[in-house]
Amino acid sequence: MNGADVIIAGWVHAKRDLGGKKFLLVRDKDGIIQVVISKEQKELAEIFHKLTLESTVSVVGKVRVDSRAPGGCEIVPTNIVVHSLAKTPLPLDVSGKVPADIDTRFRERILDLRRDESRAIFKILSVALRAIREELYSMGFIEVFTPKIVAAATEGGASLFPVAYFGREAYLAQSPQLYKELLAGAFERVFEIAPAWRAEESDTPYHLSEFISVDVEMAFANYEGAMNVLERVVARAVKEVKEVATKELRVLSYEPPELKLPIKRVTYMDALRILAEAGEKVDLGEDLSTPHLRKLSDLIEEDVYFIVDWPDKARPFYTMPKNDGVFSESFDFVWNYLEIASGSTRVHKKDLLVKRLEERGLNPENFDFFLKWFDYGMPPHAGWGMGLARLGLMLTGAKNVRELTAFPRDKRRLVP
RNA sequence: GCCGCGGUAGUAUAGCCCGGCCUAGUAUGCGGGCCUGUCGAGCCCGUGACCCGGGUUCAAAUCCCGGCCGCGGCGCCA
Repeated sequence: MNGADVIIAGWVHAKRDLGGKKFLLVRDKDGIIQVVISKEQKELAEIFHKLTLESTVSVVGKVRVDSRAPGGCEIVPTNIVVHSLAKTPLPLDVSGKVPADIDTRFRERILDLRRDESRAIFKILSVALRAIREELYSMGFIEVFTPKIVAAATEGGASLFPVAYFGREAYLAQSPQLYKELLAGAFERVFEIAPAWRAEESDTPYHLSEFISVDVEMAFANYEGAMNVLERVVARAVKEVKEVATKELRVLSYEPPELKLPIKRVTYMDALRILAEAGEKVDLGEDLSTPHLRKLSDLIEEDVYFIVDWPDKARPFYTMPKNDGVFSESFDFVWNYLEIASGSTRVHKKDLLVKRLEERGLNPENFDFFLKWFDYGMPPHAGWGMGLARLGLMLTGAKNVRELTAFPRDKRRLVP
């Protein structure tokens, strides 16, 4: 290595001028290397002088092993090419010496993304994404894509973003739900990793108008099978991140929770009982609020758990009810107090789907594109959907899903 | 949308409670100077800010009212 000819390219991370020696710290995706310019190198000293932080450069030179250099080696340059001179002062300190508010950071997002912590977060997310795909492939799933422009706002619930579609009413898809079910009716095991949109008022660190949803749907399975797949996928993601992204986890001073399979299943009724014993009343059939979940996670002393068998009335029409008529074959996957994924056995009988649509005040005719195929051999099936950024919170220790989103879209942010 | 907290140089903060001693302090950045090895280099000099509008007062960064913006909690949310 010592004496090797190299060309490095990157960003000016820092400059130190000690008079006789000038030190240029150049950062690329893998780290920071020191370039040393001595007094005699007049032309390079001149270039050094006019370089500003975050300018892009290529440095041609030789490697020199030197214990005085950070990391034990440095580059003695023969030439420095300036690709782009950055304006000063920077609107955000990339080196991390001076912190920035989260609002400033998203306004200056590209500079923010050059920070160590930001790069670590996206590296971890990418490692997780690959692990998720590989685990699903290994279980016989194929990756599919469903339409993101959809016809009807007929499902109720979350609000949709309208789009102008050749003079017709159309919307951005809030979920691939119905289409992934249909695809499971052809391919058995499908998954999709794609954006979804919700025009909600939600103003929290866990909601975005545009988010990446990891969706799985599998034929000839019920919610138990879906949970088994989910916990394997999440465990694989955690394992890969711990093994592959050690440097990044160190940058973030974070260790993801250990997952021991099978992950604990707590029924909705048990959750209510546990909360009641702690003096927290929840009416039967109610969804659990964030404060309730915070309390519950403290009480059951598990980082990660499933809440299963939710009241049917708290779940959408395609969810399979239990025979008791009160509960359903459904689950939420929870990390601390945050719902990361949810899923269920789906109804595969057309008459029951029609009945459930009507009970919810929805018009079955609007669902013909979906219901029609239940006349032609729809298999029993189950699946789940997971918020990728929410999983990312668990993997990185970040406090806001925006941290896991390069350019987050929320109620107020439409740029950058 | 509700509740709480906040808005001071490019960035991040101190000052506000208890108005005058603020000609607004500090860090970082930026400009200049010194220094042959720094490692968040150091030292010296300089640069740059009180969100907007109204009010109270002899006097407002500081107190009051309204607005705008932000953060957190909640709500909403297949």
